[in-house]
Amino acid sequence: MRKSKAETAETRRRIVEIAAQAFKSKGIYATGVGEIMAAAGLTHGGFYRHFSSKEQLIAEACANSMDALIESAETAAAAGRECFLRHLEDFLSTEYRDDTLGGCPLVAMGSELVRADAETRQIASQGFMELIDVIAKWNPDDDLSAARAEGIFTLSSMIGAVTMSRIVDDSELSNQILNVARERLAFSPASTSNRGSRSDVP
Amino acid sequence: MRKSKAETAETRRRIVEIAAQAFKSKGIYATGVGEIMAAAGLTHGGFYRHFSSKEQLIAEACANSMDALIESAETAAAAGRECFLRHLEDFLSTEYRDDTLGGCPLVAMGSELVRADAETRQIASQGFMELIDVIAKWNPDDDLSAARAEGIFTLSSMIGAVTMSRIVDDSELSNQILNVARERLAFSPASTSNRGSRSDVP
DNA sequence: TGTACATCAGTGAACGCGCGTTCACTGATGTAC
DNA sequence: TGTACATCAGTGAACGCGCGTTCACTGATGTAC
Repeated sequence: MRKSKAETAETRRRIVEIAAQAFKSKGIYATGVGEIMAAAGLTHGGFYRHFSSKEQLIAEACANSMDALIESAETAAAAGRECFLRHLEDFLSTEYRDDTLGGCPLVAMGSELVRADAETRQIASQGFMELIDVIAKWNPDDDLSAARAEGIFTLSSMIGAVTMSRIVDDSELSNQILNVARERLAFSPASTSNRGSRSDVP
Repeated sequence: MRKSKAETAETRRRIVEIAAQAFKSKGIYATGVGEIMAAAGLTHGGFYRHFSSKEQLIAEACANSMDALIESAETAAAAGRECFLRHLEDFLSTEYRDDTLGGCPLVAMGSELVRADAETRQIASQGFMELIDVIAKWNPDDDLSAARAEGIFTLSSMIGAVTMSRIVDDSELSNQILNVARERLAFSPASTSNRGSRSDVP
């Protein structure tokens, strides 16, 4: 039943992608290796032909999600400033909040990543930095380190807002958490800084 | 071996407190009922004299942590404005980041709370709102709903910042995440709003 | 290009293990008279 | 206040279960000649 090299690579890729979705929607701990393999149309025994351990899959799944996130940010960035700002705003939409399969692993598995192994945390950290660089590129500030600091605040605030909007069981409060973050982080085309007051009137 | 009512109540209280610490430091899923009972100096069998399920303990442990958090915030608030602002700043300190046993359950178990049962989420939500009210009380803004919106942003940003500072494996970046949040959220005694620019000079 | 053999992707049974939960039992506490 | 009995906190063995991981096996793919 040996498969061709191309098929093997494709299978491996599919396992990682399915795992990335499952870890984000159900949690890392709560998702079993057998469950992932079944979702990929395979039996659990074959898992170790592709990965040395569940830990390795966690690391690769995290990398997969981070890469997708970074790529979509870069695509939006390439389409121009306004498009990029709208992309950032989408991160704080109800659709994004409710899409538990997709999206940012830092949100979906945040507190589990804190306790993940060194490799996974390294991948998460690097992805975080890369996202910050993409955001910082669009900051009008000439000072790169200041722009990066701004990006750090923007991204970590967004992560906190989406996480809290998912925890909270009152849908009105949940929406408000997102709305308030969107206002405060000031994605209006005129400015990327968070200098704005409550209304958009200067 | 029956214990007196007072001893029973004290044992129950101790189990909840130990569970609160363990869930925050190791994660909910990764902490077993037997482990908690052993840490309380008991055997696992007696657990169900106090709780109907692990789920119930999770809910109570979450409530315990939230109550402690709210109480300490209220105590600081009662000691005056400057004391309260310093208390908020402490939330973004390296000591707080490294204290995984104590602190805020919304940070320590954020992504696990998203998938917790209805009762636990309700407790987390209510605690979040109560914290916001404590923060909003010190906002100079006369408009209560605006002050509350400010509090929502402040708290969810802090939660995101501390979570990310714990995930990141580069200690310099970790510190910067906290420092940037502290600057942006402007805890200087002169102002609680996030109107401040990068430096403290107006 | 054709043949012979090594490789290895995938299967499914099996492994030890720790989980949450149950239960018969013990004996001190609480209560009814 | 003293006695007799019911209650129940805590023990430790046992339950079924699903987990991550291993392994002998199958048979198509890859490779060496």
